[in-house]
Amino acid sequence: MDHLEKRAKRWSLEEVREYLLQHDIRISAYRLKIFEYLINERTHPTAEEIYEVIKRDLPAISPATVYNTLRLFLEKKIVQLVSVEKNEGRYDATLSWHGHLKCLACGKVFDLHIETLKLDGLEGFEIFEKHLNLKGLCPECLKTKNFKREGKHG
Amino acid sequence: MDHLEKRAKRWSLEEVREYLLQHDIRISAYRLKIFEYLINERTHPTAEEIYEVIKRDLPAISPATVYNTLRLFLEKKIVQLVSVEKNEGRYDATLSWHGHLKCLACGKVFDLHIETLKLDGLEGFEIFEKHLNLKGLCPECLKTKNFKREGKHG
DNA sequence: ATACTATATTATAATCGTTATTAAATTATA
DNA sequence: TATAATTTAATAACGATTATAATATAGTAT
Ligand SMILES: [Mn+2]
Ligand SMILES: [Mn+2]
Ligand SMILES: [Zn+2]
Ligand SMILES: [Zn+2]
Repeated sequence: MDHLEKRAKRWSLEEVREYLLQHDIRISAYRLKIFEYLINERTHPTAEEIYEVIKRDLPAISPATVYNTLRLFLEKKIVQLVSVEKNEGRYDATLSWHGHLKCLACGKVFDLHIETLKLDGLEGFEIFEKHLNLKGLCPECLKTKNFKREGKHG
Repeated sequence: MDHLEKRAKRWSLEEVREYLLQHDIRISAYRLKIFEYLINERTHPTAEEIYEVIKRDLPAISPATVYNTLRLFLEKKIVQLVSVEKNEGRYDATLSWHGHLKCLACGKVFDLHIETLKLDGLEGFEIFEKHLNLKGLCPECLKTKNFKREGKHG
């Protein structure tokens, strides 16, 4: 929940470098940039969005590098894949247990603090990953685009 | 949770026909078969799996029909899309609120009864969909394929 | 039943996000 | 250096799904 604060402390490039090395990831300019973006912005970007952002500073980057890097980060378990929509992968450097809500109007993905979750019938199972994904409308969009409130879930 | 019982009552073709008509869906042999399969088997099949199963009885069916039909069922809200893995869509005619666990060894998708879920910070949001997806190993696979138990989550 | 209309189905091409391939560039090591 | 290992970029390939367009089927009116 520390990481879910709106104002988490920014990581310096040096801290990112240390973190990557600690996780057995060799350093490159792209890797530093990509992880620094994920950890400091925390907007759950898609690979495409990351590509566009990094390209501003390092125009020679290719989409393949973004995909390669994200796959590496997933393997090394320093990012998690968030897929609220089946067709779009989003990446999150926040690893603590939390849920996600995607606003169907603006596309933003919000972090959710999960107070309690109790499940039945998991005796004998081994759990590796848990994902809680909601779809809805954010307060901003509900106001400005005045959608009607009519969903069922609380 | 009625629907999560291992032995839910089977729907007759006549009941399926009624249900489709009630939901503004015109009847066809394929639609009856596909929904009957989803509601009576409840194995969360992929489109591909549905195609293979229906083909046994109706060999002329095309994959496009399965996709068309599933898309229609989603629009009419008589099935829900389950996507534990980002790249594979699975379909579920059980609409009551429950979670899913995919066994990474055998691929089976299990229903989970959710006892309680409390979320923070949803004031002002409008929620349309909630999905809880776990990945892990089922008791069967833990036994027969003797994986080591080492996951962190409870 | 016939004609007419609307819908369902099929085959196929197209799309989209991602992965695989491979050669060139970069970095690490001897 | 030389040499080996890794990273990157361009491109092709892939798998799931959607779009297109032609044909088949079903519904309705005469
Ligand atoms: Mn997050
Ligand atoms: Mn289910
Ligand atoms: Zn919004
Ligand atoms: Zn299993």
